[in-house]
Amino acid sequence: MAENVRVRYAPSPTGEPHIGNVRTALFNWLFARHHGGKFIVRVEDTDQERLVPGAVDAMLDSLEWLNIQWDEGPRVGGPYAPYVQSERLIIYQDLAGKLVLQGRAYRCYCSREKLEQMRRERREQGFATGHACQCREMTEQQRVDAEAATGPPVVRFGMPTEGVTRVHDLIRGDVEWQNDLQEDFIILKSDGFPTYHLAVVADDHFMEISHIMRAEEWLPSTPRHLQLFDALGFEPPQFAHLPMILGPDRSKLSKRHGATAVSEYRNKGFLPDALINFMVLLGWSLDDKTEVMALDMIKDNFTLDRVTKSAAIFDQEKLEWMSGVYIREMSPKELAGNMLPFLERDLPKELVPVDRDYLDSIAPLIQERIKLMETAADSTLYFFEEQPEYDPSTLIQKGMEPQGTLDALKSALASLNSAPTFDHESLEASLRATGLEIGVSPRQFFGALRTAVTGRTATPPLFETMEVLGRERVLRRMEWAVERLAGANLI
RNA sequence: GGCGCGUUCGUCUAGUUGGCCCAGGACACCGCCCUCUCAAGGCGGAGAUCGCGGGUUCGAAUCCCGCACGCGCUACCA
Repeated sequence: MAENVRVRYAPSPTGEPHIGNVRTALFNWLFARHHGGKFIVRVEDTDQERLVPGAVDAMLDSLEWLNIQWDEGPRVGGPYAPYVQSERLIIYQDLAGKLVLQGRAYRCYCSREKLEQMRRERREQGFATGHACQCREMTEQQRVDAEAATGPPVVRFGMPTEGVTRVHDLIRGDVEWQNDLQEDFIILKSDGFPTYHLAVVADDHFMEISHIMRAEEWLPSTPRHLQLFDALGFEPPQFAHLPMILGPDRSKLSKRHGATAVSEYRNKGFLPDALINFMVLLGWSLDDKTEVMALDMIKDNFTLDRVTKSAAIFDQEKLEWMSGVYIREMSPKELAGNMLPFLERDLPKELVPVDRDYLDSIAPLIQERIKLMETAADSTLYFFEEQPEYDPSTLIQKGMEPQGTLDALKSALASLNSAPTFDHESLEASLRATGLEIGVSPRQFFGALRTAVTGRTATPPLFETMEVLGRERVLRRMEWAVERLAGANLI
C-alpha cells in the first residue's frame, strides 16, 4: 500500500463546508501524508440546481485555513486536470454511451411521477424498491415511440439480476449486497450531466485513485460503484467508509445543529491546529491516553486500523478545552498576533488600532484565561479603555463598610503615589504592607483595588495587571474610584 | 417497508491473538490543595452490570447464535 497512494476529497459545492465534510478531507489528507501519497481535491458539481455561488472558494479557503494542502485540484492544477466535473462532461457522456451500446445501461423514459407511484406501490407491498421500470426490456419500436412522446431520456445502469456484490471495506470488513435488490440507478440525467455515481467512478479511475475514503452514508451506494467499475472494465480502488459525525441528537450533522460550518469556528477564534487535533480524535485515536498531538505525530501514526467504526458526536466543550490547550502552548507574542485581528474586529472602534507592544505585554496575563479569540476583546477591554465603568458599590468587599473601603483606597493611593518603581514585585510588597498596616485582609484590600483598577471582579493577578496598565492609568483610576465612592451617597 | 452499518462512563475513546479489565485515559461534573479574584495546575471523587438474552470456555467487553435499539441509504442530491 505504501506506493502510489492517491486519495481524494470530492465535495459538492452546495454551501459552506461543515465539520463532517472537512473531517473526511482531513482523514484523506492524513492518510496520503502517512503513506507518502497524493491528496487530490475534486469538485463534484454535477447537480446544477444545487450549485451555490462561492461555495468552491469557501471550501478551498477552509482547507487552506486549516493548512490541509492538496497536491492536485483547483488552484494548483495537476496532471489529471480539470478537477471540476462540470468540465469533464464529455468523459461521462462517452462512458454512458458505451455502456448503452454494451447493453449494460439503457435509456429510461419514465416520468418522475410514474416512478414515484411504482416505488410507493412496491414499498406498500413490502418489497425493496428494486428495479423500478420496464424500459430495460423495451423493443426498438417502443423506444422510438417513447422518444417521440417524452422529453430526453435518462440513462440507467442495469444492475445484475442475480448474485451478490461484495466489498472488502478497510474499516468495516466484508460487506455484501444482493444484486436483485438493487435499483437500476441513473447514470446520466436528462440534462446530459452525469449523476454522482457515474462521475465518481469515471474520475476515480482516470485520476488513478487508490483508495476511496468517504463517509459511511456512502456505503449503500458502493455496490453500484463496484458494478460500474466492473462494467467499464476498470479496476476498483480500495474502499474505506469513515464513521459519521453526528449532532447532539445523534442525527447526521446539519445546519440545524448550530455551528457546523468551518468558517464559524474560524470566526469564533478557534486555532486551526486545535480544530485539526480535535477533529482527528473524532474517529481515530493514537492510543489509550494521548490526545494532544503535534501534526507530525498524527501523520506518523495515522493508519486505518485505528479508525473507529461507530459514529461520533461533536462535543463543542471538548473542542474549547483543546483550543485552550493550544493557546497556552504558544508564545505570548504568537498569542498577541492571533488576538490582533479579533481585537480590531471586536473592540470599540475608538480603541482601534491597538498598540502592538502594549498588546504583547497584555498577552501573557490572559493566556491561561482565554479559550477563544472571540472573547479576547471582552477580556482585555479594561486594558484599553480610558476609564472602565462600574457600580461604585462593587468596590466594597464582603465584610467591609463604605467608609472603611474609602479609607483603604486612599491608603492604597498614597502607597501607589510614592512607589519608586511600578513593577509587580515591589507593588505587591508595598501594597501588602499597606494592607497589613490598616488591618484589611488581602482578600478585601486587593478585591477593592481590583475593582478600582479594572472595574471587574475577575481579572489576571492584580499586580501584574497594574504593572502592565502603568503608573499613570492606575493612579488615574484609583483617584476616580475614590471620587466615585465618596460621592456615591453610600457613606 | 426494504437494504446496510453501528452499539464500552453524559460525550470522545483505549481495549485488535479471550485471562494483567469486576474495564484505562480525556472533556464535562463534584470536592480538596494552591491563591488577591478568575483561570491554569496538582490531588481525589462520582460516573460503564462493556445494548439485551442465550451459548462456547476453567475464564468473554473480546468467540458463536438470537433479539432490541440507534443511525444511514432508499431522488434525473451528493
